[in-house]
Amino acid sequence: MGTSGRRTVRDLRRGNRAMLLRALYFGGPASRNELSAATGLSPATVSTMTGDLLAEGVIAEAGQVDSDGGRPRVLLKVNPGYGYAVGVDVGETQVKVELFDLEMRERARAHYAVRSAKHDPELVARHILAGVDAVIAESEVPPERVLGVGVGVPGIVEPGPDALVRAKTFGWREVPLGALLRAGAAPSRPALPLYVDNGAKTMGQAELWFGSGRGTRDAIIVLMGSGVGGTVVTDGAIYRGAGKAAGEVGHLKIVAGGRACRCGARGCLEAYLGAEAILDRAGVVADSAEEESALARLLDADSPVIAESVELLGVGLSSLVHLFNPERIVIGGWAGLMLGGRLLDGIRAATAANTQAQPFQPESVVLGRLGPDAVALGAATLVLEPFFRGAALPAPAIA
Amino acid sequence: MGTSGRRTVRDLRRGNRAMLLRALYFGGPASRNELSAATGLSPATVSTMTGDLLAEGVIAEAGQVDSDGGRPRVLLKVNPGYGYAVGVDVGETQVKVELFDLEMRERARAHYAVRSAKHDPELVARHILAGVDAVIAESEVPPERVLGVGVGVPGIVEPGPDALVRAKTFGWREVPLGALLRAGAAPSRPALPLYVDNGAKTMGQAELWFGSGRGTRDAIIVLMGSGVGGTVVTDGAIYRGAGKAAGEVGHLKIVAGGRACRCGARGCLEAYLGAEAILDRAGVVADSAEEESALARLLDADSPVIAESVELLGVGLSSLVHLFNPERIVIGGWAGLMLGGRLLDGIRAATAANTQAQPFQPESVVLGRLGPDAVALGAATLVLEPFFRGAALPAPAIA
DNA sequence: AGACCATAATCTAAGGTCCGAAGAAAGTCA
DNA sequence: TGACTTTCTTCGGACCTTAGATTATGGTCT
Repeated sequence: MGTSGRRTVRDLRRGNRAMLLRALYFGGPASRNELSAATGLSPATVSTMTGDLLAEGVIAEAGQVDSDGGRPRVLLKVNPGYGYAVGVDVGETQVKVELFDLEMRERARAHYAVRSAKHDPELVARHILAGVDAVIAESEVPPERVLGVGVGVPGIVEPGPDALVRAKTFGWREVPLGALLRAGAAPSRPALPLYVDNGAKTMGQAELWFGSGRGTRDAIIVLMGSGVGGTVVTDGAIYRGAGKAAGEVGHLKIVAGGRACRCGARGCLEAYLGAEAILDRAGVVADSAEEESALARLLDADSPVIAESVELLGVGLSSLVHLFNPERIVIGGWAGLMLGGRLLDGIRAATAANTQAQPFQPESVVLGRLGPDAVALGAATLVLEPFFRGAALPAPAIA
Repeated sequence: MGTSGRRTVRDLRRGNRAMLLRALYFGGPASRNELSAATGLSPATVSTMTGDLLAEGVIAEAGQVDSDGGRPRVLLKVNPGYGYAVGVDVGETQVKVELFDLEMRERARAHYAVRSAKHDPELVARHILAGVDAVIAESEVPPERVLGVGVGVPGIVEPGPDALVRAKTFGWREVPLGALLRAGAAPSRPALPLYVDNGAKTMGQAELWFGSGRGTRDAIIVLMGSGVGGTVVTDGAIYRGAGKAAGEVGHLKIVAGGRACRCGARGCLEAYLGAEAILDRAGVVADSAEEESALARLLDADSPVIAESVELLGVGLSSLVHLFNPERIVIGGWAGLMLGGRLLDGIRAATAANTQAQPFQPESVVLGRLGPDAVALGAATLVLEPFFRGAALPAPAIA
């Protein structure tokens, strides 16, 4: 029995204000009247609140709509220039730093190649810091308008100001990325709030906000690339669990005592279904640069390994359905899109075969709409989330 | 992005009042001052609020505690006689109806034997209705003080006023238990709010409130009896998902393409780990009345099937850890307690072997504290939940 | 015993929030 | 031009929580 209690009457205001902001952000431009209907707040409250928000520059007018025989509605929208967010994708071959406005239009980018298998944490931190400076400079955005920096990395991220990262693929055992960034930051720029999370989670959040997950409150986003990751959404937000390590879809077990996974355990989804694992099971040798074409060939060849993969994915999804009963399951990541693009019906059928009819609708399994580049976009949304939740932005300021 | 927004200033009051009530209920007797500290509300607010609650009879004084050199504190507690809840356990062999006060002390009970394999829905409904009348009469509780009736049944329960129940063990395909109860209710008694849920969920809620799950906000309760059920707790409340069918731990898959489960799929946890499945795997034939002693013999004999079961349970728990990252895992149900009572360390080790060290603490796996009889108790807590959440009790009144 | 102190609970005034109702604004239509 | 329609704003009222002062209720010291 929990549900932390709001306290004072000002929290009420904050919450309602955030609700209004969300309605405006996700519900497109809207008039005050429409906002009143959408939020359940009285027109009077909406009026005063939008007055404040306009004065602060958070929202702006967005034209008029004349209705037959009445005062025309003034449309409002979130002011895209009110704030900016930087998203960082720390990938296998590149560190991508991108700056977005509130409407998530990209305003600048800076990419840095990283020599494979040489992911020196300090080098990565330097790339990030340089990239942040570069995109702010290139976009000519006033630095004080930058609301924060979100970083998507592989592996598990331990919450806290140090943002300890464990990423086996990089050989990172306990890299304090937060501390590294703080240490390397130029003291000239104002400190920026920093958010670090698993790249699959940031990508999942991107699909949730702007992709195929849009509008759902309970969803699961499964991301298959070289490995398998995922995001579990409950009640409209990423579910993180007690120690912020929940949602590790890739390590759901599907075969007790099965294939060894790089995590050390056996029978994980990732030991069967990442591109790497699929190719390995098919006996194909391919280094990471060739994975994509090799997987495509396997698909063209109608390999029995592919059919088996579809079956196994169905088993995994069935577990997820029984545990989470989501409204929607989104399959993304480059390998997921490749597989799902051709075999979505098979995946749906395999899931249904392992699931009781009651909670499962085959059509609830859909493909992602955003490409693999959405990691940085999603990382940037981490910055925006507290903004739209009504927090007064007290992140562990760093960078 | 969700988080439904409270609206007016009165919701604030309701929420704070519920928070105070929870602090008092779960935090034992406490003085106004202590409540102020526990809830974060000012002493003034606590004072006026407790004044109201005392006047309404919801809470009562519970003695004094004199502190050194000051005015003694007056202790307050929830008034156990303010309201009563009826809990019903629709089991394989019996329909148990029990009446509890707010402190969950049993005040009366009425049990009805059901001839095995003959679970006529209408008969069950008649037993429930008769039982409700009987316990109210026997306990001599004023009928208007009864806050509602909670029913725990096997299978999946579809929410809504009809409370459609699908229970394969009973051969129930779409039994509208809610409608049956409404139809059969004597018009003399005032209509009681009705809550129907899966028996494993009600038992899980009992463990959460009064057993080994107490105090946690993210927990998983796995219940092994003849079959396997469970409850997932997130944020202090049972997680139910989009269609209220989440948390079906028994149908988590652990072996792709494995043993057939009675649900129709293959490789479910329940196909390996319920008492029925364990005995079947060991080649033991036992009808449901003999299951308990047969399983005990298997344990005594140190059967390899038991060792294998521990291993498989570890695989299942590992999936749950990676997906939910719970603070605690409670193992309950009669078979679970029997297995875990002797082999808890083995279960912990098996889970750890399949789980990355990071999110998992072996000690977080514990045994349930409540016996198998807790289904009715848990069902009764369903009635109390809205009370402690601050709802104005608008349940689908029935029964 | 009586004065003084310490802690608990209550009272009062003030600052906020939302809502309903009435009024102002900005058009259309005849 | 005037009536009508629809959108938005303003104002007074009902509530809520808080801070600070006040009252209640005991112990302790001389």
